[in-house]
Amino acid sequence: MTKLKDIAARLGLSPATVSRALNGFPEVNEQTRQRVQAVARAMNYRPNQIAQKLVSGRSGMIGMILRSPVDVATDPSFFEVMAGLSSRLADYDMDLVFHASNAEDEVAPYRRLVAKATLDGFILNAPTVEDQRIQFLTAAGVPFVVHGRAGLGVPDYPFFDIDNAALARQSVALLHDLGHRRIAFLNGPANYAYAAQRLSGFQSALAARGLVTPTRFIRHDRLAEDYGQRAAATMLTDTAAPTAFLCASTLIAAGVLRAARKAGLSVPGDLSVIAHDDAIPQFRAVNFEPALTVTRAPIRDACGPLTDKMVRLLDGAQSSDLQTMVTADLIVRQSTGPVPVGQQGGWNETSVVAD
Amino acid sequence: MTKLKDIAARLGLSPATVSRALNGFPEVNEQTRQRVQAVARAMNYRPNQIAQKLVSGRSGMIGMILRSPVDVATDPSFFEVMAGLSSRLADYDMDLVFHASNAEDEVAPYRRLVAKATLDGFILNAPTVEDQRIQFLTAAGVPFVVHGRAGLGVPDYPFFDIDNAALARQSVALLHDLGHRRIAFLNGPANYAYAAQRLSGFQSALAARGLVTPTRFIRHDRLAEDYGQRAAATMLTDTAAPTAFLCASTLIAAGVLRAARKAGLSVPGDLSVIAHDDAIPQFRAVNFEPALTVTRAPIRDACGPLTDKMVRLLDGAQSSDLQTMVTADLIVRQSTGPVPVGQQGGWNETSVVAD
DNA sequence: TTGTAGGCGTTATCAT
DNA sequence: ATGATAACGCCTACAA
Repeated sequence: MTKLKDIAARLGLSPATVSRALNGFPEVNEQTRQRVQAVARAMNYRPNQIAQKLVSGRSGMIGMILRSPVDVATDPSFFEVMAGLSSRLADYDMDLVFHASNAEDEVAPYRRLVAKATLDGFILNAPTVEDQRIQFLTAAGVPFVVHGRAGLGVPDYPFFDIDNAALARQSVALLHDLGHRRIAFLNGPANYAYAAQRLSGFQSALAARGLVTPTRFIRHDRLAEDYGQRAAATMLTDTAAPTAFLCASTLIAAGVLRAARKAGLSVPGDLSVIAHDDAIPQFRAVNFEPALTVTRAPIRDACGPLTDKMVRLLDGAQSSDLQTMVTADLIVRQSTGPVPVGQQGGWNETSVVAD
Repeated sequence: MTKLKDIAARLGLSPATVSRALNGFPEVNEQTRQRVQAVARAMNYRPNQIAQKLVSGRSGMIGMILRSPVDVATDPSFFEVMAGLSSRLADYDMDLVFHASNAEDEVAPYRRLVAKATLDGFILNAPTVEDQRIQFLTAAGVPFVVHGRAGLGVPDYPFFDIDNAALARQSVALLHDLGHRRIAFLNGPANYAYAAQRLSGFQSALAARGLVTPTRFIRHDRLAEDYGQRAAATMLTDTAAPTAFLCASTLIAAGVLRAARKAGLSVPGDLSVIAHDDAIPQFRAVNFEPALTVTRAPIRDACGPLTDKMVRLLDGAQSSDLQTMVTADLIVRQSTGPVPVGQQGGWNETSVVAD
């Protein structure tokens, strides 16, 4: 490994000057800089990151912790995000350190790693409504950026999130405009913040239109095809069955479509289906039969912003300047249509009580 | 952050003594050691890993690179292994650094990271028959351990692998003993070493029994349910259809079972199915209908050995002492049974030629 | 048994 | 514009 000293010796300079030349300090003679750069390239010089880290106090390592088996089953996007983050971080010569924990206590691994003090910060995924990790890291004063956000409002830490409430409202608006009055909601697990946010948006959009959805038509579960199929199959046997399904993911929608098929219902003729689409390559909503109407917000779009926020946070930026919320696109395809004739009636408060 | 110097000052000792006391050097006074440890704990001392790394020349970081999108689609076990490795490495206070690459050139990310010289070594997954990464790292003299192995023989680098050839032989033996003479093989992608190894074992086991399987009944493709279903559906329409399927994964077997169901065939009455099972929690072969006969080798069992090998390799152990091959367990369940009467005939050379 | 001093490779401060 | 020197925190000869 060639080091600064080697280059310096070769050129009859001091290591300090070589360092300055390589790091673009303005005071070095332009000609000197050229020579230094040439030799550095020739000798295939790479700065020793460990040494840089020792002096800078930074490790250049960002941690991401998988809550297994929770995340594996619940968050198929986790690795897509990890992959994107690692690429982006590489642009800053930073590394993504991966840890997995199957501990009961989801904070435990953070506690351990914070104690080691070897990471510059953390990126958190899939926050829950009252996320313990966020509380711990905040208290510990450790930099972190959240993909998503806990609670319903704007928190006081850096985050990148989609507007989950708005997304549910958009979906309800579309279905309502098509005449649907009985809209079921197959949401994600209730403990996740995004699910709470979507539920909030769903409820408020219904309320704004004088609609109501009985609790038996609002479910919370993992984003899986099974869940969609079973829940829909059950609901479709109801005497006042939903005419439309809002699904938390395309996987769930796939299950609903299957249930509809088995029940002999055509989509969108008898039933409308809309889902939120994270645009994960494996499940392409366009290729569904029929092509799925979705609110779309590619999860990989979060990687760049999350990385930038982390870098700026480490550079001392204010949390309040590192908060982004984007809105999902509404993409109308073939799985949504006008409410079937004779099904224009809504659920009423009574049916809620009767529930 | 409290450092050695702080502890030393507090005790009126030198940093050197404190370091020795903490690192278990035999020469320090036991009483001194006690005091040092007590104070260290009291002050919540953690050694600065960066500093340790600078002096030791080791970074304590092991790299693992995802070939996306290849691995995501092709190797569902990748993340299970990553999770296991990170836990094991943590026992050695080492970290797993994750990178993703969608580059054409699978060696490119290794080239980049090797140049940065910030990782101690790499763990490679899913080697291909002539793996470029292995060739590069070998030439570069960078430590690495392979989960699997390239080629058919015993290579000259550290690895942990299951005996893929034996596994295929075991399966053929079981089926043959049950009277099956027409065994189809739904293998993994041909470029992967494990697929080549299993094919080799499959062929040799057939040959040893005077059997032959026409090439149209040997397929190579990704470990997906679709593949299993389509391939089986096609093969089952053949005038001399297979009476048994050997599948490279339980996912493929799931597809075969579905195809059998659609074709009105009962398993194991009309058709036997055996698969190799990596024992990934998501797909539990026991829960199949019928419960699946498998060769079983939990992929997570590789994590401990891979980590140990890496650590020992970095400590200077010989490659030849770091090679492990384990055999899979044969677990006979409900998906295999005697060949149906009237189907005891095998394929012959003629049908191969006719193929 | 403990202390001193030098070094790991880089950056930053202060001279020159 | 460049050089010497110290510092980052730890480890390890070597000295005492």
